[in-house]
Amino acid sequence: MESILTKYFERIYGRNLTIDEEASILNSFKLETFKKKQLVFSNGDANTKHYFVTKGLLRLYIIDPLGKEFNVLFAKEGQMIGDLATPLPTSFFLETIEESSVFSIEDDQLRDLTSDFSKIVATIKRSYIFLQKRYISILSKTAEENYEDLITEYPDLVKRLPQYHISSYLGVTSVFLSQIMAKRARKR
Amino acid sequence: MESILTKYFERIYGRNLTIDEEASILNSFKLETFKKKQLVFSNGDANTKHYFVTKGLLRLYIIDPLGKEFNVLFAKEGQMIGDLATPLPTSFFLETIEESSVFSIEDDQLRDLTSDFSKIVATIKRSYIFLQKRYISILSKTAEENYEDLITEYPDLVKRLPQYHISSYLGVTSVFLSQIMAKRARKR
DNA sequence: TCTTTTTATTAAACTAGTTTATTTTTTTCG
DNA sequence: CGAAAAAAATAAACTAGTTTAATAAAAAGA
Repeated sequence: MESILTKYFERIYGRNLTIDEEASILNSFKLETFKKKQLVFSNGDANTKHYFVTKGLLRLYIIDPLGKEFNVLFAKEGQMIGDLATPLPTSFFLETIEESSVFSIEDDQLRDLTSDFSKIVATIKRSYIFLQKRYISILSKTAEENYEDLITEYPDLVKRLPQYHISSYLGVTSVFLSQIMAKRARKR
Repeated sequence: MESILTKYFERIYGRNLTIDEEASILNSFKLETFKKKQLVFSNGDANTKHYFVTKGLLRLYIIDPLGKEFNVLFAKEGQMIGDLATPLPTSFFLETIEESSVFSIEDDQLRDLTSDFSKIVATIKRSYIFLQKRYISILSKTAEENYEDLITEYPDLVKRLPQYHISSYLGVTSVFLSQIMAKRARKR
C-alpha cells in the first residue's frame, strides 16, 4: 500500500519500510478534510499537531497588530506543515487555499515514529536552512528579485497561488506586485 | 572546575554533569583566540565546526552580490555560533567584533557529546523559533519598530555593537538608522 | 447563463528607506 | 598626546514600496 505518506517516511528514513512500520505510521495519522479557505488552527490555539498534506494547498500565516496578513509557508501534496514551536501555543494561523486533505499527527506520536533521532535532527535542520535562506532573501533582495526567484524555483506553486497570497509571502502589497508583473510583461 | 562551557551543557542536559562528562567536554573543545575584526571562517570554507564564545563578541554575516554585508546573528559570552548547515560548505562569514576567545568543536564530536538526541532537537528547534521570530519581524515591521524591539530585548548587546552593525542586522543603511536615532532623541 | 463577489489592474499622491557627498565626532595607535 | 583612520551625523535628491480609490477582469454560485 504505497501511499504518498509512507513514501514520505521512506525518504526520511532513507530506506524501505517494514510492514509493521507502515501499519504503525498509518495508525498514528488521522485523515482530515477541509474545504477551500477553511481554518485548520488559529493564533492562540493549543499546538501539538503536525499536518501532512495529501491533497490541496495550505498556508501558514500571521496577522500583525494592524490586521495585515503575512504568509510564512505554503504546503502542497507530499509536504508537512505546522508550527514547529510545539507544544507552545501557536502564534500562527493555518488555512487551506484549495480544498484539501491532510493527515494529522500529535507531536509526541510523530517523535515515537522516528526512533532514529538523527533523522529528526536532519529534518529540522533542513527546515532551519530553508528559513534562513528566505530570511536572507527578504533582508537583502528587492521584491522584484524575490518574485523572480520564486517563479524560477517554484513555478508550479506560483501558478496555483492567487496573486495576493504571493505578495503577502513576499512582504509587499498586492498593488505593488501587480506593478512588478506589469513591468515584467512590458519587458518581453 | 565550573566553567562557562560546562554550565552551558548543564543547561542543555537539564542536570549536573558527572566528572567524566566534564572531562570529555573539555577534551572535545579546542580553545582559539582572535583579535578584533578577525575572520574565523569565510564563504565557501569547509563547514564542520561550531563555536562556543567564552569572551568577546562575534557576528555571522553574508555578503550579497553587490558586496553589501548583512549581519544574521551575533554571539557573545556563553553562546554558540556557527553555520547549522554542516557539513555543507558555508555561505557565511564569521568575524570577531571584539577581541574574542572561543571553544571550537567538530560537528560530529558535538553530536557524540549529546547522546540524548532529544536535547539536540530541542536546541535546534529553539534556534528555528528564534529565526522565525526575526523573519516575521523583518517582514512585517518597520526598521524603527525593529530597532525599538532590539533595544528593549537586548540593551546590553546594542551598547556593545557599533551602529553600522546594528543597521546591517536590521537590514537598513547606517544613514537611515542614524536618522531613526535622531528622531528618537528629539522625541524625549 | 447572468448576477454577485472576489481578484487584479491602473493611477496618483504619499512614506520608508537609499544614495552620495560633506562635516563632525570618536577611536585607534605610534 | 597628537595625527590619522574609522564611525556617526546631516542634508538633499532619489527609488522602492504603500495607500486610497476607481475600474476592469475573473471566478463563483444560484
